[in-house]
Amino acid sequence: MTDDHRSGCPINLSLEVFGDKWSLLIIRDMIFGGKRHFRELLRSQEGISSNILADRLKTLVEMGMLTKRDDPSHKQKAIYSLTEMTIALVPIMAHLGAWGRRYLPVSEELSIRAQLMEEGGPELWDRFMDELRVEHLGATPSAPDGPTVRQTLQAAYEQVMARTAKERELA
Amino acid sequence: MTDDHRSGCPINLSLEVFGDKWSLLIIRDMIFGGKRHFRELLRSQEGISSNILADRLKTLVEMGMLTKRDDPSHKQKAIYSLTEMTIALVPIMAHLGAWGRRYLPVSEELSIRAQLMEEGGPELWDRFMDELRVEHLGATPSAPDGPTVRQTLQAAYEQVMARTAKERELA
DNA sequence: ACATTCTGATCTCGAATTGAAAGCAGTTGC
DNA sequence: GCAACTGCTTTCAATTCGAGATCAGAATGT
Repeated sequence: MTDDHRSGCPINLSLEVFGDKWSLLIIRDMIFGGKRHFRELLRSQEGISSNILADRLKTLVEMGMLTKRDDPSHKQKAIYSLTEMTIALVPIMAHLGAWGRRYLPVSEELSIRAQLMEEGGPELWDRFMDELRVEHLGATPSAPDGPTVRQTLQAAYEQVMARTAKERELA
Repeated sequence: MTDDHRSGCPINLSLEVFGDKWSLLIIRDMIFGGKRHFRELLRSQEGISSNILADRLKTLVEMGMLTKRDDPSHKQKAIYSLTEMTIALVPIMAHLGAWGRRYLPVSEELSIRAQLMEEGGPELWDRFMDELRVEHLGATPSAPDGPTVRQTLQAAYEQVMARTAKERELA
C-alpha cells in the first residue's frame, strides 16, 4: 500500500480506492449477488476477465475493502468477505442505482433491485447492512426472521425476468 | 456517443459515465469550487494535465453531464455548465465525502467541506442544488437571501486554512 | 503600437494499464 | 482414473494515461 496520494480530499481519496470501471462492480456482486468466490465473481453481467478480477481483488484486499481467507470445505477455494468499510457503501450504491435509473438507459430487469432499494430508503439500507455484517463479519443477528433483504431483491429480479421472458416468447 | 454498454445495470452505467479517476473531480470543482472555465479547472488540487482535462470535458459534454457555451466577455473563453443530471450528484458527493472522511486518511483542510455537508444533511443538499440550478440552469431564485451554501463552505475552508497556517508557523 | 499575458486547447511520445485467451498446478467428486 | 473445478498467472497486442511543450488567436497593459 503506497501512501502517495494526489490530495487529501475525501472525494479524491475515495476515487483512488474505487474510482475505476470494475472495483464497484465486484463489490456490487458481493453485496447484491452474495458472491464470495473467485469463480462466482468471474461470471459477472459485464464479463470481467480473470486477470483484471485477480488484480482488483488483490488491490481491494490491500486497501482493507475486502478480506480473504481459506474455505474449509475446499483447499483451493478462497472466501472473500466485505469489511465494515465496504458495507458502508450500501447507501452510496443505492444512490448510484437511483441516479443511473433516472438518467441512464437501464434495463428493466437489472434495475428492479435499484428501484426497490430506492423505495425502501435508509431503513431498508440499514437492515441490509446489518444482514451483511452477520454474513461477512460474524455479527450476531438482531433483526427479525423472514426473508432477507437480498432474498427479497432477488425474488423481485427473478419475477421480472420470468415476465419479460414470457413477453419475448409471445412476441 | 456510442450505445454499446457492458450491461444495463444502473450501477454499471453510472460507472461508464464517471467511473474514472478524473471526471468526478472536475464535477467536484465545478460544484464546490464554482469553476466554469478551462483554465480554472486546470488548477485542481490534484494537478490534472491539460490533455486529460480537455478529453474529459469533451466526453462529459457528449454524455449530457455538462454543457458548453461561449463567454460573451471573451471570444476565446468557454463556459461550462452543470446539467440537472450532474446537479443530482450532490447527494452522492456528500455521501462519498462522508465515507472518505470516515475511512481514509483525509486532510483536515480539505475535509471540512465534507464535514459540513454531512452535518447539513439532505436539507442543505437541496438548498445547494437549488442554488446550482439558479447558477447553471438559469432557474429563478426561490431561496431566502444570505450567504449561499458554497460561500458558507468556502468560508469554513478558509478559516481552517488560516488556523492551520498559523499552527505551522508556530511549530 | 507593441509586448505580455491569457484563452482553450492540441501534439508528441514514453509509460502504464487493459483485457481476451490460453495455460497451470493442484483438488474434488464420481 | 478421469473429468470438472479451483484461483489464479502468463502472454501479448491494443488502448489509455499523462507530463511537457507548443500553438494561434484574443485581450490587456503601457
